This record gives sequence, structure tokens and C-alpha cells, in this order.
Amino acid sequence: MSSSARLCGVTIQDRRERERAERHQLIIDAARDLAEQEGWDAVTTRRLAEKVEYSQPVLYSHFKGKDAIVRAVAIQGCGDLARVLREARPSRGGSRLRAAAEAYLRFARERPALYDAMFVQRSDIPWGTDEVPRELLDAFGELVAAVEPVRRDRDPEALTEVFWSSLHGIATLVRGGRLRPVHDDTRLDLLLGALSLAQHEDGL
Amino acid sequence: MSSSARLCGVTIQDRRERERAERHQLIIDAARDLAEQEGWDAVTTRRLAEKVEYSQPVLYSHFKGKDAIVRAVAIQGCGDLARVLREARPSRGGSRLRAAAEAYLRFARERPALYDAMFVQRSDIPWGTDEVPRELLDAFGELVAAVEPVRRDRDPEALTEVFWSSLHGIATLVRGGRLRPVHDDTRLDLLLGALSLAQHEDGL
DNA sequence: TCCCGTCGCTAGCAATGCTAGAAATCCAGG
DNA sequence: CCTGGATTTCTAGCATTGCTAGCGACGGGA
Repeated sequence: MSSSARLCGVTIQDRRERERAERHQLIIDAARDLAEQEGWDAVTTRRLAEKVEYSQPVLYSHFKGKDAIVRAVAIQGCGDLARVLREARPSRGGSRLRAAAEAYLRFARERPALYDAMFVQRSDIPWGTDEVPRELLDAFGELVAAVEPVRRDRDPEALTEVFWSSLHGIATLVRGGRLRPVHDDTRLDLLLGALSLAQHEDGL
Repeated sequence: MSSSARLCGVTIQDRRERERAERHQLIIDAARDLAEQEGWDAVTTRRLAEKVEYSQPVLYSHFKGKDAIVRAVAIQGCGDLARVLREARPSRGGSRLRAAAEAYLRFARERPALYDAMFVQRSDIPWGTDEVPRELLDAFGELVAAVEPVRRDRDPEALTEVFWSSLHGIATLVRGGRLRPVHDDTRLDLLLGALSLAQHEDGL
């Protein structure tokens, strides 16, 4: 096996692995698309298998179970969020903090299913200390950078966690219809004003 | 039917209604207990029916479906939260805002399943303008009162929404293992300091 | 050409939310 | 104390879910 592989230049094995990787990604994309179109309830193994034009057992040769598929979607979603935050530039007269906050909330609003997989649904993604996926660190890093201008002498990570938590709380409560849309703007102004700690309280 | 009821003093009809109401509450309590002990995944109609010592169809004579049961648990949970917040008195040297925040986070930490039903799980509880359950208004009212001392000239409802959102974000992200427990104290200090807007920044 | 290993599919299992129709229960009236 | 009729409760089952065992087909190496 190994000798033949070496002789023919690993092309057969390689092609198979490549095709497998493509199908792996195809499953993730299909799951995300289906979830974004009809919600996670609609993402059943049967419908997903139908969408990728394979049978259900194929899914299980790529992922340990449905949860693992959702997790893969969530991790790639963190990559998306990191990109969105990185490209969020302050508009005229706005701070970087505000730009990041608005980009974050827009992401949560426009891609609710993806956001749910990332931050709402129960998952065993290791956020702690060990093998944290790079995408997560990227996203968090963008938030840290956004907070830096108003950090003062406060702990960067803790402050970022507060910023993130507030945005996450707003995003999920708004999504659940638990906050009044009337206050959307005021709410964000108040949060940013409080975090910036009265640097210029013109808006108040 | 009505004549006999009037004659015998509505005792038969009354007793039936009372027993029905008791069973109604029994189902809610059983669902909450089961969820708090083993999580919502363990709350199946069969296990719930077994716990109340009836068969599944009985559940459906009281509630439209499983979602309605969860919703009933959630609404009563809001009553619990309102009570907890009302009884949260500032400890020595602490502000009312801090007392409320700590009580809120303790509630979310100690009763995660109940908290999930109230604020995380998707539900069609009318939070908007129409028939909002009293328990919800009570809980929100307690938060409004807690925020009042640091309100200044800011909009009370919007500020309360910010406060609530931040607490909710912290509670859910901590619960999901997405924030570092090391920062638990610092995080709350930063949030309260920001919302109080540097009234006295000794802690920083 | 044959053979073996990999691959994907068909068919099925247990568990879920929910419901129809049978069975049991209960309370007047005789 | 019985009996009829209505209400209530249970048994049994359906469709759907996540997941898996075991068979068949395909393809590359001798």
C-alpha cells in the first residue's frame, strides 16, 4: 500500500482525500444554508442528506453526530464574525467601539441561525484554556482591539468580556422579542457611553 | 346542570375545577423539577406523565403542547426572579444596583434550567405590548428600581434594558463556559462601574 | 480476470411529540 | 340500589427524529 502510493506519486490517495474534504465542507455549508433558510429545527439528518445528495450514514462517516455538524458550522461562523469585525471601520464621527458594536449586532440580526449555533445553543466547544479553535480567538481578538481605545487602566480581557456580554445579551433578547425595538438606538448609545466612561457625554 | 349546581352550592363543579387547577400546577412543578434536576432534554411527555402519575394525554388536556408547559414554567419563573430581586438588599457598603446584579446572576447560576426556559429558549410569550404576564412586568420593574439610583438623566427603560442585557449576556456566556471564571468579579465590577458612570471610581 | 477492501445505501431501531378511539368513571334520576 | 349519558382517562398507535447494522456494489492491485 505504502510502496504503491510512493510509486504513483500519492495521486489516488490524494484525490480521495480531497474529494472527502470537499464533501466535508459541502455538508457544513448545506447545514448552515438550511439552518439560515428554515431554522435549525428543519436541519434533520434526512433533509441534510437529501440536500448533499447522499444518504444519512455518509454524514456519520464525516461527523460523530448532528451536534458535531452544528459545532463545525459554529466554528466557521466565528471565522465569519471575525472577518466582519475586522472589516468594520468607524463611519464618519463614530468610534471604533461603535463600529464594532454595530457590526456585531448586525451579524447577529442578519444571521440568527448561525449566531445561535455559535453562542446560544449548548455545545462542547472548548472555550476554556486548551484547544480553542483559531476562529474563536480571532473573533475575540477583534473585540479586544475594538475596546482598546476606551480601555483606560481597565483589564483588557475583562473589559472585552463585558463588552461582548452586553452585545450578546442585547442580540439574544432582541432576537427573542424581549426588548422594545423602539429603544434600539438609545440602548446602544447608553451602552457605548457607559463603557467609554463619559469621555464626551454630548449624546446624553 | 346549572340549576343543580345552584341548588347544591356549586360544590361538585367547584371541587372538580379545584382538583383540575391543582393538577395543572402539579404538572408545571413536575416539569420544572425534572428540568432542574436533569435538564430540559429529560423532560419528555412520557417522563412527565409518569412523574405526575397520569398518562400523556392528560397533559394535553391542560396544555396545548409541550411548549405551553415550558412557557408556564417560564412565566412562574419570572415570578420567582421578581421575588428574588425584590428581596435583594444591598450588603454592607454595596449599592442597590450591585445587589440586584448579584442576585440576578446567582439566580441564573443556581437555576439554569429555569433561566433557560425564561430567557433563552425560543418561546412565543408576548413581551411586546399586549398581554404581558404580570410576573414579567414585576421582574422588569425590580430591575428598573435597581437602576434608578444611578439613572441620572438617562431614559429609565432603555437603561434598564442595557443593564438587563448585560446581565443576561454574562449569565448565558458564563453558563456556556464561554467566559473565564477568573474574571467573574472583575467583570461585574467593570459593568457596574461603567453603568454608574464613575460616581466613585475607587475600585478601578 | 479475479479478489479484496473500501464505500455508500437500504432497512431498521429506539425514542420523541402528539392523537384517535376505546374503556372506565362519575353523577344525576328512577 | 341500579341505570343512562356524559365526561374523563387510558391504551395503542402514527409520523418523525437521531443513529446504526449489515448488505451490495464499485474499483484498484495481482
